[in-house]
Amino acid sequence: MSRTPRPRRRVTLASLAAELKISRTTVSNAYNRPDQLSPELRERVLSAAKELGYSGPDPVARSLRTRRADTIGLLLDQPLSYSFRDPAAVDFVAGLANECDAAGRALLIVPAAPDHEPGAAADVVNKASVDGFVAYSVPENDPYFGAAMERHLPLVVCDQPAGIDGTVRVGIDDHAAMLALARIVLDLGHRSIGILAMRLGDSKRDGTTPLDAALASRYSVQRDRIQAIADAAAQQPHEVALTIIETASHTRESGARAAQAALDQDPGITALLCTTDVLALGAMTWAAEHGIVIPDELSVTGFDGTADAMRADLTTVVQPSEEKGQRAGEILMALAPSTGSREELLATSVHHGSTIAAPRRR
Amino acid sequence: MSRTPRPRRRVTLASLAAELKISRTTVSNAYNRPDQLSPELRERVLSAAKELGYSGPDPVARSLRTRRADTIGLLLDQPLSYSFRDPAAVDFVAGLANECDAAGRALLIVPAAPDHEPGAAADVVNKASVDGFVAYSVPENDPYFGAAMERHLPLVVCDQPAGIDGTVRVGIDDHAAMLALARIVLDLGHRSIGILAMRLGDSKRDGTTPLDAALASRYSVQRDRIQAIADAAAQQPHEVALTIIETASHTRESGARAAQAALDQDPGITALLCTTDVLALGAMTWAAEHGIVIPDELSVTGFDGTADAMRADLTTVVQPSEEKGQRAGEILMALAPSTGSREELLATSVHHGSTIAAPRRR
DNA sequence: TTGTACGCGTTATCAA
DNA sequence: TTGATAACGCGTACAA
Repeated sequence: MSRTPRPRRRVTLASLAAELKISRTTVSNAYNRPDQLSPELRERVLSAAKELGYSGPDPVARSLRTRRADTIGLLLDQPLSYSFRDPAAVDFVAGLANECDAAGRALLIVPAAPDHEPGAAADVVNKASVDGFVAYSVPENDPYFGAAMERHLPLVVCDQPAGIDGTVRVGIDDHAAMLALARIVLDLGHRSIGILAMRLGDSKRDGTTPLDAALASRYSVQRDRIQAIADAAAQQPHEVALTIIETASHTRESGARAAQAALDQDPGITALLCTTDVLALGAMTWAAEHGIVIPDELSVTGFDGTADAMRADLTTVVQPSEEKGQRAGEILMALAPSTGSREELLATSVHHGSTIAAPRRR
Repeated sequence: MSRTPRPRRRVTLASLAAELKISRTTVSNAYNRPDQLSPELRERVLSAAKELGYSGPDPVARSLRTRRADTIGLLLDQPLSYSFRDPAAVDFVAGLANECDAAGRALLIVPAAPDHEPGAAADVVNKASVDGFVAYSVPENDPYFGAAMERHLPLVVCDQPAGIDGTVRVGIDDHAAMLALARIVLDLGHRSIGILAMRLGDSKRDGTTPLDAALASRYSVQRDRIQAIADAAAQQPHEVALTIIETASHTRESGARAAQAALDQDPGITALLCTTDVLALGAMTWAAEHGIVIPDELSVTGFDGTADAMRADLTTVVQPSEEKGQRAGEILMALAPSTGSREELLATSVHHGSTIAAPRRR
């Protein structure tokens, strides 16, 4: 396999046309409107192009002229190496990418510097050559998101933030979904509950968080899920003690540590309701390592319905992550620049796994 | 949260300059060279920009002028939803994306249509506004890869294809790694081996593949690994029977089916050497469902060292997938357009898990 | 079927 | 410290 020889000088539409002694229009047409010139001429153009190492109209120049990049930008809350720890995020990106594939659009992942300086976020967002943005689960007041808003391009939000003027949101009813699950658990008779949640605050920290602080989080998804648990608890005929543990990072390991922290805080806890499957699986690992039998001695639930969770037969909320990505893409590509606000909620279900049971009698 | 009012007409550097009765250069400098104008004037420019909804120089026009997109393109063999079934691929992309983040570059995922028409591959590659490409594990003669070569941009290959003129390749020594693992297994005394491999042929098919066909595959990574097993087998003092099962898709489910197929083909098989962890985990699931005890009744090995595999304590080759992505990014960004060919092989190791043992006596 | 002329929005260069 | 001018490479009316 050998490469076409690298051109000495840059070959352009114009230089190619000059070489062939035809006009630039004709060369352009050879690529963009095959029906506008004779097949023979077109063939001559294409073969000369190959000869000279010209691989077609420059995409940047074309984009400038046509005002479209055929590319959509993806905004993430964190660097990809963190986001991808979460299978639900991976599924979302896969769904979105597939939709892009189908429409012949490329997907641009906007870099998210771990520690964003003030202007850096806007900078990197403004540098993205895209026709629109999808923001995946970013917190309220996120600087990247703010910068994307300022670009006045079509914008679709997945999950968070909700209620933003002039954007379309794709998501689920987090509150209703978690409410249903929490009721199932509480109705079994649990009175001391541990809640394991993802990051809630502005700074990264691990440990106990008061309920009111959790309900003031910028992460509305986490907030809604915790609110749902609180609501379900309030509806019980008896008091229910809630211990919330926040985890800065979102891994099984931090789930395990959070489980430990929860039971340190309140040894009477008989059920751990986790806001994600990853944390729940970590809690299960922790329990196994400490000889705690699930569900006999401890109930555990998750949220997401990832493949790993289903394999572990975790009792959890199943949400269509890949479909969310797909819908976000579909909507974005059908969107006029200034559409009114809209919300599209997809269906969820509860997977009745084998990780919950009535609390053991004392 | 409310959006800045959408501008009636498109605001540009020029229109903003006109509005302020200053030159375009000055506006440009306000963004790109803050030291080239007085702080007061700069402030005046920036606030007028905000007022009018101008979010800074158009990225496409800037790219045209500066001849750089600050974006690198990622070429995959398959649509993302397939690629992402493989945790090793996810890790690779995460590593690459992180490197891009650090360098302030965006990552463009080039769409790979499931069924590529003749010209579609070239089309989509030519439309990508990027400064260079990373190709991840694409087969020899892949049309997308060919099109990327024709663009004469910096190009880094991960894993496959090897030996391409004028490109840098990042990978591992697949043959050596698998040879080491295969010897360990064979030295335990196994004489009937099943090999579970990913796609080998041009068309998607499941089932038995003769050794010589496997060794003619366009997928050099699979080829090398299988060759290593064959070599290890040839070095044994006794005959070793090899049964190769090819799987079109790369999932645990197909791994399970392949395991079944292997033992249907040769019920005497006592060890399954899989070319990936995903297939090995599928084989383990299959064994569990059929009451076959691992490793007592069946030995199983994988390749990759994914998190799932490590959790299952699978005996496997561990390779640094995320680091491969990182190195690919580093090399690409330090690359001159026409560098000579080069190869960089990263280290691997064998994880001695609990899934192999000597074959059971008959 | 082909060619001409203009504009897309920016940055580099040089002059003031 | 600011401004004028010329590219960057292409798409597309419109005229021929």
